[in-house]
Amino acid sequence: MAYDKQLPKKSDDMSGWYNMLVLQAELADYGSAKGTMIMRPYGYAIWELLQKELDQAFKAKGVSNAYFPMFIPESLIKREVSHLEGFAPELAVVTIGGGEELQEKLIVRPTSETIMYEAYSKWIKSWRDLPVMINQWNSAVRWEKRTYLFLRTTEFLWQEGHTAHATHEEALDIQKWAMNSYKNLFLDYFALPGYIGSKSKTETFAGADGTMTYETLMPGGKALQSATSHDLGQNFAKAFDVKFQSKEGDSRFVWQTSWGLSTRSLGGLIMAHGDDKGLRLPPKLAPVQVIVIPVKSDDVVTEYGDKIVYSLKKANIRADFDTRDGESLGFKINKWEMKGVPIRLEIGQKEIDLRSVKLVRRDNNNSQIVNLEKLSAEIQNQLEDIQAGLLIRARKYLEENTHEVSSYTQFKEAMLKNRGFLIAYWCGSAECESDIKEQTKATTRCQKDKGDGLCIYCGKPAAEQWYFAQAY
RNA sequence: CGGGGUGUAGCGCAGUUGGUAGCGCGCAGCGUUCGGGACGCUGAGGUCGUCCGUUCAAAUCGGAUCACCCCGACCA
Repeated sequence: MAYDKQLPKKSDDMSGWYNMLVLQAELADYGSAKGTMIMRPYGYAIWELLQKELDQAFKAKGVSNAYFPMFIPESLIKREVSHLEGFAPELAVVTIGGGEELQEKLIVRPTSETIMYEAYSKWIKSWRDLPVMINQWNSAVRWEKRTYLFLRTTEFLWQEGHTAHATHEEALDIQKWAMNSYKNLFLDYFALPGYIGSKSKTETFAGADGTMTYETLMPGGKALQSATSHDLGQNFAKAFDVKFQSKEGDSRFVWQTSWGLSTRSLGGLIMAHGDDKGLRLPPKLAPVQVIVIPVKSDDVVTEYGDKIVYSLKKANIRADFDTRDGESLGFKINKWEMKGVPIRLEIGQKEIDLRSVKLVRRDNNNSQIVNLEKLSAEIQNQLEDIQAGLLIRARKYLEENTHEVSSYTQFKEAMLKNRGFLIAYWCGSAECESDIKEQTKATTRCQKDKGDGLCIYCGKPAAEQWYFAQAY
């Protein structure tokens, strides 16, 4: 294993820190094709933990999993015009199959609305068929010009949920429910607070009437769009002829939603909680919650460690024992600190004599001697405390870096300095929005409140407050 | 797509006026160590990104090409 290089300091060189950390902590590696990413077992295990949680929430709501093909005939994706226009620049297109030029090009899905709703139109006949609520765990491909491990890769993993309903109200409920599921996941598992609200027209998903977003704040003061939930209205229903016969007997288009969360969220997790020593994983998403490290490798210590790991696993704690030889204590400690394991237990002769372990927390480096009898219970407590502490810290950061501004001068200054989220009135015009973006790199992230004020840019009356930030 | 950079061992790099490839880390074996990135000895590992050219001779000079990384514009 290559832990030979010192990580750059997070505060000195965020992107150097981030890239090296992802590689050295063995979360991911670069794929052979440009912009692609290999998720290594340690990184994938985090994804699996979050996946399990989200999947349960979906199923509890009555959403079923299914799988749709990755190839979309070109004619299909062309049916919804604004959808096509939004995605056209970043499509991967297959033109040759089996050595022959294809009659019709195939698009590698950038998202699955079109291929799914073509099927929905066949399946949905009656109001009795509704709602249809299907999710899929898959990958999608978007040919981004500039990629970044986890945050923006050519192919990324995600889930995409797609529902069809008899009424708009029902669809809107699901759109909100999905966003709420993401919120719960981010708060309880990621320990990442964020702002939820509607996107502006220019930031709305291509083909949707409305988009809700979960916006988190990364170190360096940039916002990360972490999950989205769309109100598709009847746009796709009309393009794909998804109709049902109502109780009253007339023919109606369905109302649809789609919502997704991608591996990008892991990028946010890494960046938000990590420190100069490496990752700091929230316990609920840590593949290894407790690492047992022998101070010295001999048979007595090994036997002692095995017993401890066994008892922790029985208590449903994800524990592991680092018995790899040839690595000194200090090396092992640094390794597991970098991998972000929330708690480490050091064991040696001292601990064996006292039937105890030395417990050290990754988040604050506090250590204590804990008796074996109390170990599982103590660890459970500490894990909960670490989980809660990370959330508190992240919330504090979010709050301290969210400011209401009342003049454009203030706005520009803030964007040059600490960035973060700025709350400001905006009149809603796309011109103001794009001017602001051009001048400050900040975009509208989501709507905050209704109110009465003046547009931060043009000074005309504005009825809404918005969150602005520079985005990843 | 614009700007910058880099291609030599798994990783990071050195290689002078051209003379046939080296260092550190990592890796393998053995031994000594072991309470915050240990040490010794031995060893494995390379068509120097690719192609064309100049030359008695090219990692080194010239040309072309490909790939990747970073920074912008675009974006989950």
